[in-house]
Amino acid sequence: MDTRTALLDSAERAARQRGFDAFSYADLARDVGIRKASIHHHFPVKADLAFGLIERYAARFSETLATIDRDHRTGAGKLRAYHQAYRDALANGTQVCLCVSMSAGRDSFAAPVLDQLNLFHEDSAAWLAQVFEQGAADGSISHVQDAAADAHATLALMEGAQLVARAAKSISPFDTATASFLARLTPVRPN
Amino acid sequence: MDTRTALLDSAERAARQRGFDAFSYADLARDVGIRKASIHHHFPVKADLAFGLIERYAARFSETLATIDRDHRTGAGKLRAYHQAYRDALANGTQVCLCVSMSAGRDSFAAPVLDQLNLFHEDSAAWLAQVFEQGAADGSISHVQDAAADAHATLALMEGAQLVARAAKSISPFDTATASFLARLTPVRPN
DNA sequence: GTCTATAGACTGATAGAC
DNA sequence: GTCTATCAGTCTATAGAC
Repeated sequence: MDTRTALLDSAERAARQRGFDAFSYADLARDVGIRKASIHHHFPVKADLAFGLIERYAARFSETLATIDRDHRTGAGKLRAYHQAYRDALANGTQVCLCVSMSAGRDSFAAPVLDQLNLFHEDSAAWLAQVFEQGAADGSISHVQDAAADAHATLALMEGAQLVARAAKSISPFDTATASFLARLTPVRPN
Repeated sequence: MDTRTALLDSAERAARQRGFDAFSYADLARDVGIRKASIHHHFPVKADLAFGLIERYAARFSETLATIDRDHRTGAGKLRAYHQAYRDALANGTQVCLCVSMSAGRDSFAAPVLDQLNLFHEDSAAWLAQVFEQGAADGSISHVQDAAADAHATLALMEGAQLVARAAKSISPFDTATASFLARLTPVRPN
């Protein structure tokens, strides 16, 4: 495998489990099997690594949303898949998704990283708003009043539920916190 | 002022603005005006400081909830005050509340700290569940189906909304994310 | 309870050979 | 692209005088 990709994989794992500031180039080197000085060839300073992570994550998530759009017809179906993606990322409370990890990190993140992060939030909210509108139209999501507000609330709910669940090292707080959200969605129908 | 209290105040400010792992005893010493070795007299290791912070925070928040119970009659009134407390703590996106800060920290927190944190989450959820039941009974909160689920969702929503707002360094994502929540509450009436 | 002085480990980062 | 060797800086923590 590409060394750069191996480094990103290792860094993402560490960031999601322990936080971006809680792993070092030494940890990465040990994990990937090269010397830490070699990492600087791929990511000269650690901020470059942070940017590489969020950039790859945003691209991957964008694909996930496109896949959801392709695979599900109703608004409720899409929201259920979106919820499942966050639930899977939690891995039973052992890690959070990268955006939560980086939102939670210290404020030392350079402007480019924060810009990417906020762009990701906005893109997610825009997609969600569209889905809520669709769900209101097809009747699969109950009492939608303001799609944009519901979108931002859903994003915050998923991130907050991950945070609480990781502190508890268990999936159950996530499930409890998102139960009311799921209750707004009509039962699944054959696709 | 008590040196111990001054240290806790300084540490809390730093943890909420930059994260618990992002400030050092040297920062604290500079801020409070003593030498860093002296800090170890009050908090021998940094884990003691973490525990002191969360302990004081939980006690203070418990008082806040009691005050809200005293000052507001309806379920909606109490939820509005609860929301306002989280909104105030955000300080225009420059900091998060301590529980978000510590939930977001690396997993290096010792068991006693995590226990306190989870206890705080459970206490908050229990109080919220009671308020949702009250709001369902007095008709001040709309469509309450499962008070416990609504409680955990509210907690996750507040923490997640703070997270997103802090990344954006602005209060507005918090307001957008919580708008639907506030919309469930009947308009304020004289108390 | 606060100080000076220091230990010991770790951090991200650089220079230069291969 | 990876290596060895090394840097200067930071971190938490300790010993012991006052």
